[in-house]
Amino acid sequence: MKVLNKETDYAVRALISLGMKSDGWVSAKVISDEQAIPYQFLRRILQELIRSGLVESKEGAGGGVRLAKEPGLIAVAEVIEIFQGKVQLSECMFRKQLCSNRANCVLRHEIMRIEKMVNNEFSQVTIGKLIDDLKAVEAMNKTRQTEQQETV
Amino acid sequence: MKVLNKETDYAVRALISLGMKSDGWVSAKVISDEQAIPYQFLRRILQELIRSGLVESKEGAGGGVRLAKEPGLIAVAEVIEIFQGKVQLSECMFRKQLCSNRANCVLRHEIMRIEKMVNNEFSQVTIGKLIDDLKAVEAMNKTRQTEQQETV
DNA sequence: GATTTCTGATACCAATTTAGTATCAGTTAA
DNA sequence: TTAACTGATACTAAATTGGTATCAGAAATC
Repeated sequence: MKVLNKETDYAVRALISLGMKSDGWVSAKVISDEQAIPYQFLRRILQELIRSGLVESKEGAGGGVRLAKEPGLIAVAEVIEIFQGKVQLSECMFRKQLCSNRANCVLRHEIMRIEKMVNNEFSQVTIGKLIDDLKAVEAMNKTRQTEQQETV
Repeated sequence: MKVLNKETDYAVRALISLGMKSDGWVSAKVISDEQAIPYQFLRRILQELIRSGLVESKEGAGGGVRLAKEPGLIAVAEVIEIFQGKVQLSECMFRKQLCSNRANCVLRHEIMRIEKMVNNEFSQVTIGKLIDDLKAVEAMNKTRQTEQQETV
């Protein structure tokens, strides 16, 4: 059971890349290199993020993309929704008329609960938070390296 | 983002059907009719459930399938795992060497947390629990009907 | 103004997955 | 012996996934 597909995964990584550069426009090429994301695929993903308003762009030489909101205001839940739609269980239970059979609706009930939980969690994980985590990890690694050098 | 696929969905429904019949062997045909699941598809699903040990079968006329465990001991998490594998995020983060890029691992960290939560929840939803819920709903509907008849 | 560097839009593609069908062999009860 | 079953497995169409390619147009720069 795969939770995130490549589009969402790459999108989040691209957003992290953008969030870590506070200055100016960043080209798809740069992000593609940085995050090892296939260029054309990334292009399409960025265009989607632009259409969704998470990112803004500038055409032409020297142009590129940048975040349209503060990293702390971009939740992973939004990204998932853009590329994979709202979290939902077996679709037969949502669309169309409610399932003819009641056992189904019982399952539906339980899973809607879990679904909300998941959504809630992913709403609290923002690009900003991920960047903070990332910086914390990097700082820790640096300290560790320094300590090792000192003991050598 | 679809959480459960048809196989899992049908499997759970079939298990509910079986759990509600305490007596003897039930044929795939009966379950198929009861739950409106395509017969041949259900057959394959049942065979998988048998191989996985959740269900046992008896061949020949008068044969069929039945639960191999108490409904309360069959968690939806098991069923998901059989048909969709373990809950996991973007696979690149699990298999192969840990991702070259660190931002990735940060996302991975957050999502493993959510992943565990989801697994935990689905482990607590058993076929027995679903059947109890179902019976409660049915009882409530019956009471409501009686009340309406009384006021007529 | 030509060239280079960029995005916008969109069409295409192969591989995989999903959901479902079909068939044949073998078992058992009546 | 025949009807009602499961076991095993092969097949298929359609959708999805992950990725590629192309062409047009915008802006900075030479």
